[in-house]
Parts: sequence; structure tokens; C-alpha cells
Amino acid sequence: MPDPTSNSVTTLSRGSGIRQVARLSGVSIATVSRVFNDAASVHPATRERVLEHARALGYQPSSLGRNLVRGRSDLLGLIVPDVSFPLYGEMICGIEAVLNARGMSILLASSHDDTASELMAAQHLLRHAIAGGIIINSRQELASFPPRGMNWIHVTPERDGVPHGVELDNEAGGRLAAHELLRLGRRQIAYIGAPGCESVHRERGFTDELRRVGLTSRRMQGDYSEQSGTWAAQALLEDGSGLDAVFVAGDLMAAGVLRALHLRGLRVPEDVAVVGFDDAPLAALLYPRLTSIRQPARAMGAAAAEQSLRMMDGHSVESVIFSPELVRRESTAPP
Amino acid sequence: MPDPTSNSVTTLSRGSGIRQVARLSGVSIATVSRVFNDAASVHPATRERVLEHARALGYQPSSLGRNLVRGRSDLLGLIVPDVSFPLYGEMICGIEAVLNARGMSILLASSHDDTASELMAAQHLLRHAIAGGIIINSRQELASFPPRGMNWIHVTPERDGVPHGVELDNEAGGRLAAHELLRLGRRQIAYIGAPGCESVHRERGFTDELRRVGLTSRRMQGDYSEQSGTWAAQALLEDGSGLDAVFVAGDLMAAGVLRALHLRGLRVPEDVAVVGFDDAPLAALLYPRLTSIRQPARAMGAAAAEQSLRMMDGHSVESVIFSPELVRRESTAPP
DNA sequence: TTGTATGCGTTATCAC
DNA sequence: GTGATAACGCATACAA
Repeated sequence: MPDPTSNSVTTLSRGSGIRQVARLSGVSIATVSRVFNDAASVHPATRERVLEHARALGYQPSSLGRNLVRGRSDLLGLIVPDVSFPLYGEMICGIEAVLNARGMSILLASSHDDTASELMAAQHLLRHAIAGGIIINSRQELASFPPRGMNWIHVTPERDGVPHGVELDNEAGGRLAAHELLRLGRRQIAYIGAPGCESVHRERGFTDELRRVGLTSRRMQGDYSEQSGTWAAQALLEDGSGLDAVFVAGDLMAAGVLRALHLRGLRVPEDVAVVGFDDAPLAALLYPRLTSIRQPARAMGAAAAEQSLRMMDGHSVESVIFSPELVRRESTAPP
Repeated sequence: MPDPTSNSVTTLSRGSGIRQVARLSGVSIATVSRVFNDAASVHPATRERVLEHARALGYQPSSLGRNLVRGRSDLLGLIVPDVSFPLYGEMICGIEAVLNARGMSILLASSHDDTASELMAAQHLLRHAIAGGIIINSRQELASFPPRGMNWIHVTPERDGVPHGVELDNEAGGRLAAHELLRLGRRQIAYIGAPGCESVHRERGFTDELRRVGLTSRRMQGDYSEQSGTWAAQALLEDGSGLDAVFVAGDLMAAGVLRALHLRGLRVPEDVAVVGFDDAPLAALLYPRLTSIRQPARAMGAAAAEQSLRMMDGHSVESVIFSPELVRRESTAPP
């Protein structure tokens, strides 16, 4: 075996390694390792000496080496459809906060709402021996997706009846919207939905609540875009059957609805009340400020991270369900 | 030395390793490695055989091992003030797209606009032997910050006169706004700024352009929040010296300006024209839709990633300066 | 309390 | 074209 210090030049050239610290401190690398994992017993004097030399050399233990020997990295893999979507950004913040407290960080990948790239992303993350994984709004079959060899936490509406991680109680959100609109005295209410099961659940809660007082609602289908909100609202207005409130499955679409109403010369909330969904930052900036069903994205992200941490530690995890909240703003009022 | 295959159970338990593939294929691990780095000469038949067994075992080379021996990981460290800020999200998307093409991914950290946590984040990333680093809107002294041992690409307005990476030509943005407002026939123009050098540069370009036609502008100071935009606009309106256009340093503040104008019963754009800055997604959703100076965030992110890649490959990098673009919408028109 | 020695999964340098 | 084998930087079981 070659002299452990013989290649110190190489090592130095890419930052000081554990060996330089050991050599200068007059101890073995094992002791240095112990100091930095402040686990076992190290003589206070020795520890001081090592720490001092480490500081002088600017030594930091390499995560690469540490993770390799541990067989698991200190990274959490995160797959998100699109980082630039505001709600996902919030979730990421929540995740990061929890992770930082454990000295871990996020390895980021985007799925672009595409099954194939989602799968590729997952495999890529797996190669890095991530300690855990979180997938936001996966497009895959929840039951079969997690490629294998590790468990993922899903942040997504319930599907396939599979327990999976964290979700929002979308039905409760729908009920919240209906309840508020009814409370305000609205009676001719419409729902504007979008593809995906979130929308289905929101609508179910909404119509259930209306049915309790013997009301039904008309419905239109959009695609979460502003434009589709405008179109849907226009269609609703055109058949002239009367409309005094509309519940929209997303804030972006709601922005389109507000515009259509305004173009038509209708006042919000006087003539028509509007309730959005998500409470994206945007909601508070629209004119009039949009009443919306708040999805606690940051908290949901944090919860997902905590579940993932539990899973890493070998504990069992259960699905945690978040309750949405009604945020009253200017777009709703009595007629 | 123990039999290399003696610990195959351990290895298998955490996913198949290079050794199982080698053993089953009847070749040495060196050959397997060669197959997956499709570099050197491997007999086509051998390659086929190895690939087949690898697929059957679900083998993927471990990034941990690979990065360790290479002394550098395939991760790019990214420090961003706040992931949930829309413009940063766009940049991240741009960065990711470029990185994916190289099979690299993003190691994410947040600075929360705080010097101390920014430094900690950088050190944390460094421990992971990141191949490169990008810092968005660093709070540090550009000249001294990059801790040491590696070079970072900064995405930030020019400061300290240090070349650093990618930036937006904020002065040009200011000129663009002024030019448009003048072209439309506006003459009583105000600027609403905010702390930081971006705002200073935007204002400089703006006033320069006004000066060319012998005009000056009034100014107010906000802090990029909607509320501050409202206050600034109200202050502008109250001293009654006339106002027919306002250039605002950020879209969020511009939203506040629109609201203040509306509350005052002034029509936009008929009475007062408004130009924002950034062209955040929000801009197109306000009422009226906001004319704004577009900051090509996605392209800037991509450029930063490309510069970082160049740096990793040992090439020199130069600062790349992006030109903003005027996006005309409903908030501007002739008086 | 400390040192020695081994192995983590991979790449790369030599031989053959 | 292929196989040994030495690193890579670290943690840890075991010996001292």
C-alpha cells in the first residue's frame, strides 16, 4: 500500500481532503472523521486541534465520499411538473425548509406533465441514491409508478384508491365555495371545471352542497387557462338563463371569467359573484380581488418532506389530507 | 482481498451493482464500465450481452461512485433568493433545459435574500463537489463572494464593476419605456422606483431618454410590493401637478398603481398610461392588461447554464447582456 | 481514546 | 478487446 500522504498534491489541488487535516493534526483520518461526525469519543484536546487545522485548511467533509460509504445520499429527489408554476414554487419552499433543518437538500427534476420524462427523471434521481423522493402531481398510475427499490411520496389528488402521501381535500373545497355563495344569497350558480380529477372532486363537493338546498348548477369545461375561463363565461352568459354566481376550478381561469364579465358590462360582485380555486398570489391582484379557495401549498410541501423523512427513518407513513380554506375578497358579496 | 462477488447480497439489496452485471455477463467490471461510458472499444457482441443483462437486472451506474472517482459530480449548484418568485421559476426552467441535454441536474438551495444563509448554501453545495454553480441575485460582494476553489456564474445586475455572468440591460429597459411613452404623446411622466441597483439603472435610462427631448420626470420610491405601488401613485396624484403616464420598476408595483388610478376614477390608458417592468405572467392578467418591459428570464437562465458549462469545460466565460423588450398591451395608448 | 484496515461503486491505467 | 487493480474520500468494525 502506498504512503497515504504520497498523493497529497493531487488532493490538495481540488480542495483539502481529510488526509491533509489528519497529517497536520498528527492524527489518523479515522479520528478526523470522528470529529466531524461528532459521534464517538474524541479527546477534547484532539478535537480542538483537528477542528483548528480543518478551519485553517477550509476543510469540509465531502458529501460524495460520505454518501458513497453510507450507500445513501443526503439528497431528496423532487419531481415537479413545472417549476415556474406559482403553486409548485410554494410547495418547493415548504419542502426546502424542512430539509434544511436536517442538512439535506433538493435534487430537482421536471416532468413537464409528461409520462416519459417523468420516468426518466425518476431514474436519473435514483442513480444519485437519493434518500427519498417526492413527486408532485404525477401523471403515472400511482400503484405502479415508483420504479422500484424505493418509496416515493406523492403530492396529488387521490387516485386509483392508493394511499400515497399528501393531498388536498378537493371536495371540501367545493363545499366551501357552494356554502359561501348560498350564504350570500346566490341561487343561479355555475361551475367551470377542467380536465383531471381535482376538478371532478371539487365539482362533486360543490354540487352536493347545492343539492342539500335543492339547487342544481350549470357547468362548463375549461382547461385552467385564462382564455378558457373567458370562453366558458361567455357561453354561460349567452344562453341567457340567468347567472348570479360562478365557481371556477382555478384562479387563472377565474381571471378570464372576470374579464368576460367586465366585457359584458356586468359588475362583480354586484351582478355576479366569483369564487376561484388555489388562492395563487395572482388572486389578490386581480380586479376585483378574487375570493378563492386556498390550497396551503407551502404547508403541503412541508408535510410531504416530513413524510419522506419519516420514511427514510424506517417509520411508516400515512396519507395526510389538507383542508382548504375560504379566503374572502372583493369578488363575492350579497347581490 | 476477499472474493469480489462475496458481498453480492449486500449489493443486491440496494439495487444491482456493476459486479452482478459483470458476473452474469461473464466479463470484468471494467468492461461493463466501458459499455456504459461507450468510450473505448468493446466488442459489439460483448456490448450486447452486457446491455442485456444490465437491463434484466435494472442496473444503472451509480452517480455516487462515478462522481467520486471523477472528483466532480454531475450536479450544478443553484442558489436562488426564493423559488416561489415567478421570474426565478422561469430562470430555473431555462437552466434545467440546458442541463438536461448534458445529463446533469440541479442541486437547489435558497438564499432568502440573506447574506448568511447564502454563504451557508454555497458551502453546502461545494461539499457536494458540484461541477458548477449559478447564483441568482446574490447579496454578496461579487468580487469576494464565491467562497473559493470554484467559479460561479452570477445572474444579477452589474455591480462593483465585476464581470460575472449574465445580466439584463436595465438602462435599455428604461429607455424603451420612455421612448414608447413619448411616442404616444405623453409628457407628464413619473417614475416609481425601488431599492437596489436594477431600479437605479432603469431610472437612468428612462430619464436620459426624457432629457433628450427636454423633459424631466417626477419620481417616487416603492419597494416592489403592490401596496407600495398604490401609495406611490396616490402621492403622485395628490400634489396635483398633472400626470399622464407612469413607468413602474416592477409589475407587482404596477398592479398597485393600476388600482390607485382606478380608485381615483382615472382611466387607463386614456387618462394615464402605465408601463411595468419584468413582464411577469401576472402582467397579462391585470385589468387592463399591463404593457411591460420584458425580461427574458428563461433565456437568461439558459445562458447562465451554458456559461457554467463552458466554465466546467475549462473555457473562458464572458458576461452576456440581455436586451429587454417592450411588450405592448392595453395599459398604454395615445391620450 | 486512537489507529489500522476494509469497503462503498465507479473510472482509469496499465498490462496482456 | 479485455482483465487486474489502484485510486477517489470517507465511515466504521476491530484491534490496540
